[in-house]
Amino acid sequence: MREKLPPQRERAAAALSARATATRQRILDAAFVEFAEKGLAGARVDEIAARAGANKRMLYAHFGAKEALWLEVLETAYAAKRAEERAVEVADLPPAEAMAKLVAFNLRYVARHPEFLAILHQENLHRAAYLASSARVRALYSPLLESLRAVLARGEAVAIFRAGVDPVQLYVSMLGLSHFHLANRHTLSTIFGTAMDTEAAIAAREAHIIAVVLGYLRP
Amino acid sequence: MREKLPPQRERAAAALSARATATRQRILDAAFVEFAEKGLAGARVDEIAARAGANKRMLYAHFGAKEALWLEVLETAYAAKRAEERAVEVADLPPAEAMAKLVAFNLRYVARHPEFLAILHQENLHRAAYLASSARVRALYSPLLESLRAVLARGEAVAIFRAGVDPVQLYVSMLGLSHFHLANRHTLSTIFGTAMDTEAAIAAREAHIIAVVLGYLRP
Amino acid sequence: MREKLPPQRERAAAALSARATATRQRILDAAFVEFAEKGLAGARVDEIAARAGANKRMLYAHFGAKEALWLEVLETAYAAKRAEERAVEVADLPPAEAMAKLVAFNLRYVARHPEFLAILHQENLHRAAYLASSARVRALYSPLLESLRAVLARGEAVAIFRAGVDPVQLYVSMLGLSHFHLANRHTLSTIFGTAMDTEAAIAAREAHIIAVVLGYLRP
Amino acid sequence: MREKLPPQRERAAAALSARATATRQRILDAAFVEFAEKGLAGARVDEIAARAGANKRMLYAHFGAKEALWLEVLETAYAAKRAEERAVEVADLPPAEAMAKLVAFNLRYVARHPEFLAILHQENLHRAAYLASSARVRALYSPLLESLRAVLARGEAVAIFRAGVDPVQLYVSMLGLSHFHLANRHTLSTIFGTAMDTEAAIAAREAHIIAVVLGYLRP
DNA sequence: TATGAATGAGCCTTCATTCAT
DNA sequence: AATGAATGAAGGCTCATTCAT
Repeated sequence: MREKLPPQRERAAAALSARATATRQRILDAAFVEFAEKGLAGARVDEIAARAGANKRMLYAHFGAKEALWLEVLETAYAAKRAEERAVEVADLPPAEAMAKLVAFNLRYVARHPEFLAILHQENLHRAAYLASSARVRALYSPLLESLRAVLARGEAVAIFRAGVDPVQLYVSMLGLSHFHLANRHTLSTIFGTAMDTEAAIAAREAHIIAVVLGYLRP
Repeated sequence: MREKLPPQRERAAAALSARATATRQRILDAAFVEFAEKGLAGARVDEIAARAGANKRMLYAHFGAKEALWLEVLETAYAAKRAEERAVEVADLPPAEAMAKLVAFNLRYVARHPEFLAILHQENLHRAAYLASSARVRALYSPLLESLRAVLARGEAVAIFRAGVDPVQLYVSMLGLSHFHLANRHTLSTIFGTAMDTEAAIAAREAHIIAVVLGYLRP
Repeated sequence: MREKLPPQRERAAAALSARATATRQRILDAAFVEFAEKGLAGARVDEIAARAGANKRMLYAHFGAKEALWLEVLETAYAAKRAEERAVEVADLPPAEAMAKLVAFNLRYVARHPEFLAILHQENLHRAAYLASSARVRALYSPLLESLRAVLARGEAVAIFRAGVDPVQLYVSMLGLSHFHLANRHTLSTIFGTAMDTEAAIAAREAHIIAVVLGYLRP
Repeated sequence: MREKLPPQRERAAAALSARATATRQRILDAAFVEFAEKGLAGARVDEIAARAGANKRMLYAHFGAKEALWLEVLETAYAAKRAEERAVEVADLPPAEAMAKLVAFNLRYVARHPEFLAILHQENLHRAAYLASSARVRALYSPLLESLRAVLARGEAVAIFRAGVDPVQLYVSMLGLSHFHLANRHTLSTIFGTAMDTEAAIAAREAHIIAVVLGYLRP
């Protein structure tokens, strides 16, 4: 259908499509928020459409089904994090500083995007069924893991870090040290009576987990 | 659970219903499994009753509402963990061994009870609203935190551990190092292509996180 | 669940079930009418429930889906006709009278149950997909066809009927002579300006089609 | 269709839109197929537009509403059949041959156009409401009925046919003998296990119904 | 205490139709 | 004339909850 359009109409079509793209994006954003707040089962399609300032019908025109929308949100969330990870420059820093930067980056990222954590946990509730069906996400390597691998090797080489550290274990630890604090911020603050997501709490946490990682890596 | 009931109610409740208590317990167990698998919104009351081999009406007779049942499950899950924590004996061990035992205990506990993690994350999705309404859980201090505090003090005193460690931060780190690995086992294994909950994977994780904690604590 | 009930409770359950059975039947009847009036696609589940004086939820509890209900209606419609066919006694009549009785029976049946025709045509719109899935209906031989076969043989034997008549062709003709008149009664009366379902019209049609069949069968 | 339009409108319409007329026709054809397959309620406007390779908006521009399109399809279907009927020449044939030709024509027509049957039955489901609103169709006399009337008179006059046959009854019988076999081809073949629309089956049916009609008409 | 049947609100999805370009 | 995007009103189906026995 599209092939026979003359160039000027092509541009027109693209212009029209710009509005559609905007609508699609608004729905995606709204879904992200709603899903993060209520989970897949708890989220309401009406609510997503309303938040998006769009019609429910449009949601289906663009995504076909609630579950497909979930998958799209999941993929987008992963892709967004990977994109920011890719922008973290550590190649020019000395190993310890580099490592600290990676650790801090991850903590700050999840502090800025706690919805990412909610999406992640929900997907684990589904036993990663949607993730498994997404070739796109599975194909995304983690820039953070790659950076960590490189920094670790550099530090080991100059004997600033201990030898024999498994980069994947360290990667998982780095995530765990950041994520748990924020993912469980509500239960933790209910029990300890102090907020976990104030700048002060985040800064304290940052100092601590950097100390843990660097302390551990000492030879 | 029943401790605060005045004696006569205790007796009355007991007298009324040996069978009723059993039914109640079966419903609670079934709810625990269903909630852990599907979350509060995704869980189905019919399914819980069916799993419990009970009638749906009984569920309402005993708990009044789905949400009340969730609260009960949440309280039970917390109480169960706290009870096992209380049974961990470390007072007689040298600080390093004691610390390793605490770390290992927590990892093994969540490995044995991954549903606990699911419940916890769901409750954070609810911004801990149910937990906040439970005086019972809020009142439960964490034996694990208390043990950790004591061990830390002992280690610091004999200069085996570094000084100035915040016990709460370390407690949160200890949980994070264990929980993340297991809570995200499905997405992690999808991405890395290896199972996270085999005995081999758990053992490797155990060795790593003990090394991290003890490595960090070195003076 | 049912096995361990003591006899008296069994009876109680059966009694309870009597109410359920009644509800189920009311839904089935209502569906029959609604489907016959509007077809499968045009029928409304809400309307069926309302006509049945029942709740929509009950419809799903008993039948599971609109399409399953359609199948049930279809099966019931066929079974009802076959049952009445079975009650037509012609063995004791002389061949010509017997044949006339069969022809008349069929016309009168569809005149009394025009919904049967509507259901039949709808099912042909579906290319008999539901019928094909019903072992129950496919297994039902047609008593009418069997009777016709026997009568035809008797008439041929005594040379009252012509030889070499294919019973299935005659059966189809007998149905066609009755069904068309009634199935298309609305378009026919619109075009001819006279009602097709008055007693007078039916009687005239009856006389005509008996004349056609017997006229044809003359040796 | 356009014959009654005054000349200037004729020219205007033609001038305005050679392409528009083609689009209109494609939509009409697509609607015919879709309606025949799914009925009025089951047909989808999107599907019709897609089949026509046209835009949904065009459908509304040309026909205004789904129901109006149905009416148009219905009128077209009737008109098409009447047109073919008009082309059947029997005036020069001897009565018996003429009658056979009329019977065969009708069978062959519906065999070639089974969609006509589907449309007809659907319209009866609507109690001929649309047909009733179409002065155009109601005004169309049936050439087939007229031919039959003439042939019958000729045959009676020369005593080749029995006397006193009601032409309308015979007309309805002729239709019924053809239509039922084909309209119910799916349920019939499901039950009898043999296809009804192969050339062999049609030929056998043709022979049978000619025999029935001519057999009946014998004096 | 326990059960099967019933309810009404609400959920995901789809449809015929219209607007803006 | 033609298109893609948008709309609102259902439509089929499911859920937590309650009634009657």
